Amino acid sequence: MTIQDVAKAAGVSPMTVSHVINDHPHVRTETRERVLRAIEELDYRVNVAARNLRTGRTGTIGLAVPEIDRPYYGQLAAEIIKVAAGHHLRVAIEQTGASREGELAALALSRNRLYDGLILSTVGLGPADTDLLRVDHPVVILGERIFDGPVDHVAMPNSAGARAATRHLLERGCRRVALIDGPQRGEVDVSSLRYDGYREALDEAGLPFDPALVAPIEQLTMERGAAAARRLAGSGAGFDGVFCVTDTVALGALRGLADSGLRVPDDVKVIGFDNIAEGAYSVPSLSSIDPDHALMAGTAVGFLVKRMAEKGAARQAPREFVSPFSLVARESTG
Amino acid sequence: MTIQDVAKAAGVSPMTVSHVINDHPHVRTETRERVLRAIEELDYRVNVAARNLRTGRTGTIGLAVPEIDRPYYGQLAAEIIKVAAGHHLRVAIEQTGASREGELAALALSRNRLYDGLILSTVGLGPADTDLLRVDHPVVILGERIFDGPVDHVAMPNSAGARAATRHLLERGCRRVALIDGPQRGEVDVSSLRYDGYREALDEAGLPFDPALVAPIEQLTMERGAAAARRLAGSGAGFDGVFCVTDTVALGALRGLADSGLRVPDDVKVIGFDNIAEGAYSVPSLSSIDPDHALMAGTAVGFLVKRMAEKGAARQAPREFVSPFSLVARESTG
DNA sequence: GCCACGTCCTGTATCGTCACCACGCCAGCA
DNA sequence: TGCTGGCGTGGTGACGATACAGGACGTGGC
Repeated sequence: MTIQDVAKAAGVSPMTVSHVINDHPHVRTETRERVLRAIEELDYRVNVAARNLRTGRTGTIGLAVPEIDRPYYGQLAAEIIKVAAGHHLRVAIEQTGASREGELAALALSRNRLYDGLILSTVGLGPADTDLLRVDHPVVILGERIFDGPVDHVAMPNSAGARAATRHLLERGCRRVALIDGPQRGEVDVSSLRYDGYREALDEAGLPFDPALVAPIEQLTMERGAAAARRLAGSGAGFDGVFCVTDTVALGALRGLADSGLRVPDDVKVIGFDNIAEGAYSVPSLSSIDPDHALMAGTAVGFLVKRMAEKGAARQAPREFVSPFSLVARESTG
Repeated sequence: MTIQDVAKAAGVSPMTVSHVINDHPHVRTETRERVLRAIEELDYRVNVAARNLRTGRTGTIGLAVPEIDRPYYGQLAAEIIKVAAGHHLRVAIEQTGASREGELAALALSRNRLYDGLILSTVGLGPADTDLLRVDHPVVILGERIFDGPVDHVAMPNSAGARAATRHLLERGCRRVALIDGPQRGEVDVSSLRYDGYREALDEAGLPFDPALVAPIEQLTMERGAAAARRLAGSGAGFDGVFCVTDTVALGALRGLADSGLRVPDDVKVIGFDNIAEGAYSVPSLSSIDPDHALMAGTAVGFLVKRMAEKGAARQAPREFVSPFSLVARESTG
């Protein structure tokens, strides 16, 4: 069942069938209809592989994220799939497991021309890997670990957001604000940047920084968030507010504080970062920093699409986009 | 940079390069190394499109789910991607938006030989669409809307699980158990089957069924779950337990009950279905029915892989698998 | 010396599509 | 009448890989 068969059945040349399929002009209405009828009758389907080979494009972009079952990435993926569909692009998802190797593997697949482009959410790759990104196919970095890299970059307002979050806790009357921070693996990862924002807000308010109020965790999961909160509560450090590096961690922290018999917001106020959907429905509901997810997804796909349209030579300079954000105050800082 | 260039550089035929790439035997170690060196030097990458065309396989399976940002589907996708990777398969995700059209679109893409197979989570397609599934390429249905269809099917233990959940509430002392139920669109969708289980458990316990205790919702979201719980609380129907059709709905319901000033589990006990990760960390933590997600994902991919290996003629009869389950009791039914 | 067999490698023929260019036709115009 | 130019259509030839058949060579048995 090839284009040839259709051509024969319709009494035209394969090229005419191709034109009909691809909505090219220069086909008489009558001919077009005859072709469409033949396609219908034979139940013909284009062979995407053959088309890919011929055109050099696959119509699919890759999206590499640490784990698709983390709410933030799920919500990100949903947005990106939606936006990509508007550009007639499909999205294949790779899970990198938050590891450098996983991220490199995704890059390799993209290099194999399996994808027309790649949106890579970096966690493991660092500035040292900048050269690995010097590739000749479209890549957009979504995340924070690489600045001034050779590729387009869509970033969160990490420091500014963290600063606003911490400031919000201070404005609500907190004086001893703890931080549940993620793994710091360089100078420009999420955790480090949000840590910076936290420090800045303290400085701004003229409050001292107390290392005993920082609880680092190795993974940005609810489980670790809960454990960190219990650790803080048990340490006797004394705190009346917590800024959590992500909402997922914050939801875990709410649980950990409940386990420790602390009431939110009466005893301790809590704020997160990302404004994932779940935060609006937790008990108490979670205050958070809300970057513009739709805008970020749209920008990332937009960058990629522009790159894909570029003719080899006329390469633009790498673009960078930092999302605006707002603060959503809910019960946890009430 | 084609296989020909590599062949020329290594002084062998393209076929020998192909053999090396694909780990075929009958290549002398020395030759193999020469080829590998040439590949390295030229930075050669196979062109996946060409390979796909020639072999007729793409190495990618499709996973069509309503929305990837719903925790259940995120966690499902994560499992499936992991299992598929073990079979050297990539996974492309389609969002069907829980609509019939979306599901048909995913089927169409699969028909275009874009995917080697498709795992389709049906919500919109019903028994009436059985014929549309009578396709000649591998499809596995994940979900409940089509029984006795012409394709493999991996299902949840819907009725049995719902019955166990309801019975659990009764055993904990509830006498007026409400149900927050999803949209019923036929006889074999998730909502209907779980509704059946709820009714069975009531009958078993000799308790009357009270329609005033059933709160139907149109979408299985936290938002709708919260609204339904508030509706129930405000209706004056009087209830001391709620079985929610999914955990996502149950998490919303916890929120709604809190809004209505009802305490869980003291005033009302709550149980969900799916055992999503978030349920372990909510306050209070959520009791749930726990199907074996990993087993379901493994089985679905396994079915698909077997189908993909089948030679056209020797088609096996459709298989069906219903996951076992266990009940996880947490604070919400404490 | 001859044949059979296994190993290692090669030549050729597609896979199904679309880009490119050519061509026939007709209207409009000088 | 002959020329131009746009429209509708077709012929040819890659795109880059692999399937298949088979050849060259070396080894061992008789």
